[in-house]
Amino acid sequence: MERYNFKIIEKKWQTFWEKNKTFKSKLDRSKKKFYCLEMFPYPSGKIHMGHVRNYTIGDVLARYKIMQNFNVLHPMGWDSFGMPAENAAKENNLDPKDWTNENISIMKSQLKKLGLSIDWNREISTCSPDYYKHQQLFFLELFDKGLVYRKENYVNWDPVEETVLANEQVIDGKGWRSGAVVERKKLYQWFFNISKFSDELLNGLNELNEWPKKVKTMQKNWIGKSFGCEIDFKIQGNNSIDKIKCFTTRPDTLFGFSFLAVSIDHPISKFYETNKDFIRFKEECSKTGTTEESIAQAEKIGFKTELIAVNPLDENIKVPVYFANFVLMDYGFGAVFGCPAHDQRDLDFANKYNLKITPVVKPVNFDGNFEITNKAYTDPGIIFNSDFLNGLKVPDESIIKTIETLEERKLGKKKINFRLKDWGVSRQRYWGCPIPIAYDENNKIVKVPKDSLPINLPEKIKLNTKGNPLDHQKDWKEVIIEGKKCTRETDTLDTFVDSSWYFLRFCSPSNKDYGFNEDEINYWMPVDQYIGGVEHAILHLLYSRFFMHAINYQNENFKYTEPFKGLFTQGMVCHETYKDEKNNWLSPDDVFTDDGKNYFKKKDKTQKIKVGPSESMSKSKKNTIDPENIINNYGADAVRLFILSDSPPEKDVQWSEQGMVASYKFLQKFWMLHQNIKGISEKKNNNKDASSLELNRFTNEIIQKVTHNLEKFHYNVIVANLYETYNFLIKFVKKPVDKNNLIKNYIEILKIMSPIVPHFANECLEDLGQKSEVSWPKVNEKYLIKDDVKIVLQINGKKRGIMVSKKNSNEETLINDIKNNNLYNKYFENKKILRSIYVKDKLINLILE
RNA sequence: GGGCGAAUGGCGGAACUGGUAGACGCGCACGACUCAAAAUCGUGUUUCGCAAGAAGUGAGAGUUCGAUUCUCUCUUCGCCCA
Repeated sequence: MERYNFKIIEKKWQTFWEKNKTFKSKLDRSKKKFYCLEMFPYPSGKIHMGHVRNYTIGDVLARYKIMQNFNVLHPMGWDSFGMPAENAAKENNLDPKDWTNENISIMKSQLKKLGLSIDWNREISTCSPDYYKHQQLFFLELFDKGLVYRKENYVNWDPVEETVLANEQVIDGKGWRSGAVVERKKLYQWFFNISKFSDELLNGLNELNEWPKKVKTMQKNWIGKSFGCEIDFKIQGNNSIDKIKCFTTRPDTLFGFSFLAVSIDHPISKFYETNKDFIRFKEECSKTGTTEESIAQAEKIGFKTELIAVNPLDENIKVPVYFANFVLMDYGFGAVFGCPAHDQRDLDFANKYNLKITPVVKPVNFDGNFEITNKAYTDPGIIFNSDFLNGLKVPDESIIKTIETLEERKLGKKKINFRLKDWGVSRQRYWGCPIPIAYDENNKIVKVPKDSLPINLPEKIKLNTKGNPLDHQKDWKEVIIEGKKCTRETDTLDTFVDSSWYFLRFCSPSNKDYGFNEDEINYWMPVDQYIGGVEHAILHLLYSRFFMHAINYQNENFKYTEPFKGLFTQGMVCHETYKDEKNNWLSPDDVFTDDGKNYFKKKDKTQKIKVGPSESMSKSKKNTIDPENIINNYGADAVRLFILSDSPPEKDVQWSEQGMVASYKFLQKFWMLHQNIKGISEKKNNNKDASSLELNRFTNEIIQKVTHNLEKFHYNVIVANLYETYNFLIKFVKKPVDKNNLIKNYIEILKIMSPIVPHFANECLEDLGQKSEVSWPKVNEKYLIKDDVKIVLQINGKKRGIMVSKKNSNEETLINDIKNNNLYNKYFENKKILRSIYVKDKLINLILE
């Protein structure tokens, strides 16, 4: 018997699918559509196991939906702008475009080897002018709708590289490449007005029933809607400043007010521009990064002004005004009032500068002197020390009452605040989508005319310049628009912009004059199932949701605002980590073990290896496994089978060579079984009918199980179901069987295998004379009905046995049977049955005295 | 510090709305084949116990005839936010 030759067979089917355009999708209103989308990859070089997992999960679903006769859209593209290309190009003196396109062609061929049901006719690449041209048009449209604006904002500035760093490129306050201390620098940048839709983005989460709760919570927290009020504080000490506006969620602690803190960028800072101490203080502040986290972790420092702020509820309370590093200009009004007793950050600050600490909230049943020293009290309680607020319950009563009073006295008003900030989209980089804006000689904004789009990126330019390479491209930068000399914007767009509408482009990838075609969008959208890593839970998904609102805004032609109806976030692929004696990371390929306990260097078996914990595969830790090698050694089907088998898709999975081998062997064994079934000879025997019934039941049960598990994304259980099926069949074929019935059932079984191991299943099906286009089997309920059922016998809640009984047995007969059964009558000696609980056809529980 | 989630054999994991805990795979043990090994096939594998039996889903309580599943408290771990 010949072994299963995956190399020939997988190639055969991949060619077949390609030739027959099996996965080509087109708009067909007679069919129900299903849009299955996996997050498109960044073309970094080669595919990694994470991709294999992501795209296998999506492929199983897409193939299942195809078999259910849905019109399936399952496209693939490339998120191909971004820094790695620019960095790689710099290092190797290449063109980012060449580097990117080469990676794309490698990765595309690798993905094809996985046997994915991708409609490659719809392939898109965000770095192609065919794609970004439309993005530039969107930018201009958003500009016209007032959803894009330009403002000065702080960035992480690397003074050595003369470049802007992304937050993740700042490590311990230093540039990742240069090691220079990162500074805060103000630059003019472009922003998308995402905060305009804060409420819509928050409320929209409620209708996303097919999203993981976790992701929705993360987005909700990110949007961060908070109720509070704005308060005007009277200021004394400088005639030009009469008041400062603050936002607070805790107005009820106003009587514990002991300082007022403003951001160093607050408008009043202009009065201190020449103050040397203030300048020094500002420099000190600029050393901390711009992320919320770095600000939160930095030491709280302040600069005391001569200003005095007056408590609006009690004019006798007057406190100093500080500039402080922990107050952000873009949250609230860039000013907060400090109540140290009930806010840890304020308390740390107050302790540092010896400010008064007045507690105004105490625990409900607290008697005696309530004091605060090092730990702020932030729990619910009762107000005290607070005049007319005394005795109110914190937080509900007290906050409402304070706001009411402030509103009555016209000192403040109720306000809702969002944490969500506008989306800064400017990147001072070459390898991104050019922004379709220029500036005239007076530095006024000039829109690039729509008919001159796309603005192509200049090619073959020098990248090893300081700062943004585009800044040095005189012939590209200088442009004449409507007869006026202008200079182009040299910033390019954040790559998150590219990915926030690509799912629309897939619906009409070759539409020439616009990013998409409305008819096609309205047919295909929303994405029915989106699959990708949880690391995109906030930004990418929120930006995409924003983008739908933005194109919808002032446009009646769209039916959907939420782009992704269903979301599935898969876990990562992990592997043990290895380090040699010198603490260098080692690749699993360089490590050897013969007992699974002691590990040695392959090249030098005297060198012991330290085995570290299993972590998500990463190049830096060298604990990666190259999918291409694995596919070459074991075949795509075996890889697909393994990557799904060991853990639920939403959890992390351990890469295991042994597990991989097991999947490979499974297919080999199944192939033998297939030959066996095909060549089986009919044996005459009276038991034939009984065995057919048994097989019919098994087949229908397994169809039911697999269908259920597919719907629930329990793909690891499906693999177990396939093993169960093998274990059943291998025993079954040894019995006398009705061959026709066996083949009939076996074909159904192959069909349910085909989403997971498509090459293998299609080959077997074809071998039995089946056409390749098969539909998903339906459960035949009549085979699931059993005459005899197993009933669990419990006595006093403990399992004592299992009885076979007729279906729908009556409780009394059952109890009699049990009492008369030799196995169980020992339990009833001298005992009465007090109560019995009978779950029909499942279980009987007898309670004895 | 806050929010969310998880905890089941040696390991990964299964168990539909509370109803036979440990499916399936890995590993391990024994056996067959073999001069031998690998591969393959077969049998077994939660723990204690020769057995009958008992205990058992992170710990402790509660609801229930019955809890891996529901409620409360705690411990540990993970993720997100700060």
